[in-house]
Amino acid sequence: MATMADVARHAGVTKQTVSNVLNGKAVVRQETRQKVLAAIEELGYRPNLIARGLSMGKTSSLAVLVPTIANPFYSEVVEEVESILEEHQQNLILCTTHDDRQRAHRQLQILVDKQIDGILLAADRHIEQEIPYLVEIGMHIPIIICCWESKPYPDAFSAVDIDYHHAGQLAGQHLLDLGHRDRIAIVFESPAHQSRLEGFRSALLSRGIELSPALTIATAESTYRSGYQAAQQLFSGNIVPSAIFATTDWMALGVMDAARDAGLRIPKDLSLVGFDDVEQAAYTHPPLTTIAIPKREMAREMTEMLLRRIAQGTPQPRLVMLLRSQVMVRNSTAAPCSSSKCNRAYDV
Amino acid sequence: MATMADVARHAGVTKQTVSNVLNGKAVVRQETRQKVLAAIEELGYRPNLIARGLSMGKTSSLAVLVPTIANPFYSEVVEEVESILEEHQQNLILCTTHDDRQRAHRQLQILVDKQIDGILLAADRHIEQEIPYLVEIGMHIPIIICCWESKPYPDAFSAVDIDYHHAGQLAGQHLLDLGHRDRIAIVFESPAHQSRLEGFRSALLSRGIELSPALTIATAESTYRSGYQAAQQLFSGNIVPSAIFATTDWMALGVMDAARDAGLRIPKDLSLVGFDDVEQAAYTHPPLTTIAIPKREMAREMTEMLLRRIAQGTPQPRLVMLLRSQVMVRNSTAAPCSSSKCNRAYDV
DNA sequence: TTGAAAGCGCTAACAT
DNA sequence: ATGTTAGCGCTTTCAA
Repeated sequence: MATMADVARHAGVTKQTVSNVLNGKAVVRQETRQKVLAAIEELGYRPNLIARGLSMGKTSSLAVLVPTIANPFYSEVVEEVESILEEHQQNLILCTTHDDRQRAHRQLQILVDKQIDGILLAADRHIEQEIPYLVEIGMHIPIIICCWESKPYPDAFSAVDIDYHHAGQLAGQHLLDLGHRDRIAIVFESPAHQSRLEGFRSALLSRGIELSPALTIATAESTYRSGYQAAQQLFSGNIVPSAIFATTDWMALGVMDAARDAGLRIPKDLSLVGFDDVEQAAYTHPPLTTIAIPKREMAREMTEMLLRRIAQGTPQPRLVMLLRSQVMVRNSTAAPCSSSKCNRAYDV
Repeated sequence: MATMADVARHAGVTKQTVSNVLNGKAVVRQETRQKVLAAIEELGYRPNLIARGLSMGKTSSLAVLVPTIANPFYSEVVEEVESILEEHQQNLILCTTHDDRQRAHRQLQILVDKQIDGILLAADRHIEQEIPYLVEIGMHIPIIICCWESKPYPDAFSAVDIDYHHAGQLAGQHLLDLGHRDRIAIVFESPAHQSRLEGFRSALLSRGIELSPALTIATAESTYRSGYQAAQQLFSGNIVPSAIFATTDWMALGVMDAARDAGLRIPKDLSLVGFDDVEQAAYTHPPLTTIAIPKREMAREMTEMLLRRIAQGTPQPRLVMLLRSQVMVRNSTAAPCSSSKCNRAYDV
């Protein structure tokens, strides 16, 4: 591999001159420039970015930490981030934390040691415990957080995030608009989806409706199975819900199948709202009404914010950007029917 | 940020001694080691990995190039790779090519300039055009390829790959075992899934059965929609298939819905085999029989092979490892029924 | 406009 | 067992 010194020798100039034509900072005479360019071409010279990085204190590498990319939500976010960085000739170092606090810590440490230019961090279940360390890191290198739904929003970092509370409200509002009232249920992962729950609850409250505790089912995970089981629990209770808000699409799919297995027709007997708008939500039977969250927009905004901060160099004031979701109305929601019309014993 | 020199001064030794206690190569007296360790602790010293990399010619960063991670297949592969690298304290630089030749070229170039230690490359639609460049890179830094299904398997690289031909055979064999014969159809993306097609075809041929051209549908993409449309085409033809092999699960899902919309019951009227074993394949109605490909195993093997090569340093002989898939038998396949028993006009 | 020297923070090779 | 010297390949002063 030819080095800059090789090129310089070959062109009969010094390293500095080569550096100048490469970076275009200083002015170089046409003639010299040509000589240098020719030498570069001839030797197939390519700059060593590590050396440049050491010298400049910049690596052109950013990192993103996410719980996992097996979940399509995060993989889309990461994909978007990578694409934007590609345009800016920056590289993306991917770290998956798997909700493992120590793993995240190790990763952060290495990233810092590697002189990474900036960090994008999606919250995971245990990341709060790393806040002190993150703050420390943040003093030297820019960090932007996202997907932070847990209770006290950290005030130390800039963020681009989903307005989860608002998203939950949307789900509630949609159901109310359809005419659902006192038999509205929610299936949510606790404590992860606290804000969605609260938003949902507040929407109902604004119309004077209180979520019945019997219709409020907390689950430990957000899986098809937990959705299925939660729905079974709901269907075997005293009050059969007229509508269910599941705080992830996967849980909604579980609810949907549980409903079918219980002989309930969607949306006739039961309205169902999901959350995420995963790809397959459009292909369920019936297609799932769900809350579409602007993940790609979030990814873009956070990446650009980070890039801006890195470019400016000086520590920037904290900035928080909250993004609003929207309801994807499909066919899993409808007006509740009066009990006479909807008794499934008579209506097949 | 404290440097090694700071630590040395603080401990009253030289940089070299600090380096020695850090890397454990040379022997250091207990007493000195303690002093150094104390200084490190006190100053909160962390080694600058960029400097180390420049000096050693190693960066502890590997790259993976995949077409996209929006597709769960690749995101799982990447996730697995990242986890293994994490254990080895190496970082993963993620590059998505989006089947864009120039983008892939740019990315490779930067990776080389960044002195990356090794490259994992999943084939995309246009990557063949980059083979010459890849070969050039391969002379300096180890490359392992995977997911290479297109016709001439490149003989320049080591590889860990799916045996696509065998996988296709499995699908054919399964259908034959159930008793399907002359009304077997295939829906495949062309030219991407050439090997799956050939394997499928060869399995049938081994029993003297030829795939009817009318039942061989090529699609341009592997989407739900293209699966749906291909199935419609099939159902409107002269010969109604007794079984369909769709070369991706997503296409199979499209086929499944098309079948339902055409009034065909699965598996009674139509057997359906998918390919990939994506998560939701287990949750369709009926659950989808599909070919499960060992993606995580592939990811592990290729990553470890790459790590081994990097560790050994010397150029290694070419190695190709082909992995076998297996049939996930679920409920979308069954024996074909005789026309009398299965005429759906009589059997509801 | 170009050259010379110093330095980024580390490791490697040799000397002590 | 520890210190000294010399790089790794680039950028950043500062001279010429």
